[in-house]
Amino acid sequence: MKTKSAVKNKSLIVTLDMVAKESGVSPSTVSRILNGTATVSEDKKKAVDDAIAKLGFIPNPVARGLAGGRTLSIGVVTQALDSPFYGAALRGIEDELDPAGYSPLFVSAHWNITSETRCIDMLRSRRVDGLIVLNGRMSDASLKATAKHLPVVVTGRNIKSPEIFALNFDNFAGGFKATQHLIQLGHRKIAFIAGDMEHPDANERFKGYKSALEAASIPFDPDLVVPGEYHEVSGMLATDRLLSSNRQFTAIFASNDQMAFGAALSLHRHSLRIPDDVSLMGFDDLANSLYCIPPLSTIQQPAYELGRLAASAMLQLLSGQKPTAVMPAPVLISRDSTRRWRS
Amino acid sequence: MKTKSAVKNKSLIVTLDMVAKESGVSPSTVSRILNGTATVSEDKKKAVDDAIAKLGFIPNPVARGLAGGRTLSIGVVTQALDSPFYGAALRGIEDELDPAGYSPLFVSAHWNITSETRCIDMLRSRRVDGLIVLNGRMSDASLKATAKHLPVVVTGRNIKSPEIFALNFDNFAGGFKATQHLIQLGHRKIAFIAGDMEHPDANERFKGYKSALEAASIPFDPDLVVPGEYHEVSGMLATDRLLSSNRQFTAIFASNDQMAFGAALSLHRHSLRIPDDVSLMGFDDLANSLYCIPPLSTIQQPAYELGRLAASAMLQLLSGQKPTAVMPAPVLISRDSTRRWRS
DNA sequence: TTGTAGGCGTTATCAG
DNA sequence: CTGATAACGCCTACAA
Repeated sequence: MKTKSAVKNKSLIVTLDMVAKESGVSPSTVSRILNGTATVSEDKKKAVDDAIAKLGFIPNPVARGLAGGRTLSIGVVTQALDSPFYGAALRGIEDELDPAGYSPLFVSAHWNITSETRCIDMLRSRRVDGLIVLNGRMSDASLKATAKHLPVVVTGRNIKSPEIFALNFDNFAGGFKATQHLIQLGHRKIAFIAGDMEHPDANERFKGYKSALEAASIPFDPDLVVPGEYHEVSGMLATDRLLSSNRQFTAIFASNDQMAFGAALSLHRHSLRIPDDVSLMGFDDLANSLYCIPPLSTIQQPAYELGRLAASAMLQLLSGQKPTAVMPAPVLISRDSTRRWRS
Repeated sequence: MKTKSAVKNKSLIVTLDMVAKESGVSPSTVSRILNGTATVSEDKKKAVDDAIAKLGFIPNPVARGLAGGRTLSIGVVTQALDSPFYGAALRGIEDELDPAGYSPLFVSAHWNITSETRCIDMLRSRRVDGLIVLNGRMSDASLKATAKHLPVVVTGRNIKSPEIFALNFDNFAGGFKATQHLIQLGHRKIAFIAGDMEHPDANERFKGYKSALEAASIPFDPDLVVPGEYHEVSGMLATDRLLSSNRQFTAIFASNDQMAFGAALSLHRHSLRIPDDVSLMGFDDLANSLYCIPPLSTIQQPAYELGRLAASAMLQLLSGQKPTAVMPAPVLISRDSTRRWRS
């Protein structure tokens, strides 16, 4: 009875020591084979592999982590788990990491710098092998400091540092293209719903907007710019404000799709038709943008791809290579929410 | 120089031993205070607390995990990270776990039973303290087997087992209410876009639909039922099929919001107006459903709440209590996509 | 190429 | 109530 219970309890926890015994070698040899730390004779290797298969041994990542080795886990700091944009990015990360045997540890910082610091501390205490920070808010300096200890990949910031790999999307070009598209359709009065200008991406998109205006010799009108916060409600409110300001405009460029959705609702509530009365342009090309009515014209920023690239860069960093990943250029996606303006 | 470097390297890794030295007690005592494992004299406790604060000590979860204790992490098996529904649930889990000091370990199984098994193995190898399975596909039997080893909370399945806590949403009632709403508006020809009938939730919603029809003495017409897969495209395709089948209908009940979005696009493409020509009803009440045009009438299934409840149930399980969480009843959300049918 | 010994930071089991 | 002492499962010098 005692034996049976012992067997039962242990049956699911096969240790490296057991593999060593089974195959008649020392634990270190097993470890070496597992990690490829040193060359091992073919016959021993085979014996060990057989034992591993027979016993169904799975290395314990926890013990590995403690022993100073790797935990095979990558910390991922995101801002919100339930954001259509980040969600896709996280999936990309997961898909890329999985075949390599790494698992992501997701934490969300909610655009809060304090919480972001806490998250990173937590991840480090859990001994992650690397850190991916998606559009973090924390200072370059502290990021560089943590990069001294473990490989770091960041997105959405221009940071020049040998230890940090930065993956950047050309938000300026995206903002430019979006605005240019509207201009080419004959629009001259183009409202802009901004994001939080503190954040580089929002700022760049705004610059792109202004630059396209300038390139077309259209005077910039500050009254046509309203602040938003990258989510639906703020886009709706911003549009309400625009509408009640008596400013004339024939098109709205919302600097992300979520705000564009909000803007669409506001226009709908005011009995304004898209694109007949107002053209609407978004930014990001979320999965949903294809399914809103009318389907949204937007700038494609491939979130899933972003995740994959960030993760693969991390994998390269981990294996001592220099990552070469680079984000694809912004692509204009013209759907039904924008159309030619006949004055 | 050597000293300085040593200090620098170690400065970020304060161990329990260091705390013990600093406060003049044994490591065991520090551990006891940390975990509340035994009563400790007030003065020692204070000394230790001070030392912890002074040194900025953070327990190492990895070491804890190895030492046979808990890892303070909860495995969460989801089906897709980037799903509007699950995304919200994950956030709920995170929000609930965080204050308790636990961190979630998210993995997605992509509705695949093999991958789900792999995920669970992986989580167990990482020594999670508990497991939350959101709408898993794996058999009740294997779930019960893993529940022998660690606390398990599941959603979306009716499982009677003392070791597993199941959190269920009343999909039948939801399906019933949605259909009833349409009937009360005067609709008699109500099309139904189904989910994968293999899954209990989809099946229950379908039963609710049929039951409401029956309650109103409306004959069930199998030709008005088209299969879908709970995502936008499938909703669009299903509606296309419906439209080309020449079957008359005045309303569509899509058994989740994502399919409703797809249905809306299909209707739009066919120049059919919502709700003037066709009323459209969804299910779930995703964040986006408020922002589509027209805002979608739907059944509210609080995903965020679901996550919080699942996590709090897990916390209770972990502390030896019997969870009492129960999902709120389905609520009908009537917005602009449904309206009275005047024949 | 291989084995032995020690340690990673914490908790658990003993004595006292 | 408190302190040694031994694990936990693995990795990495070091030695052979």
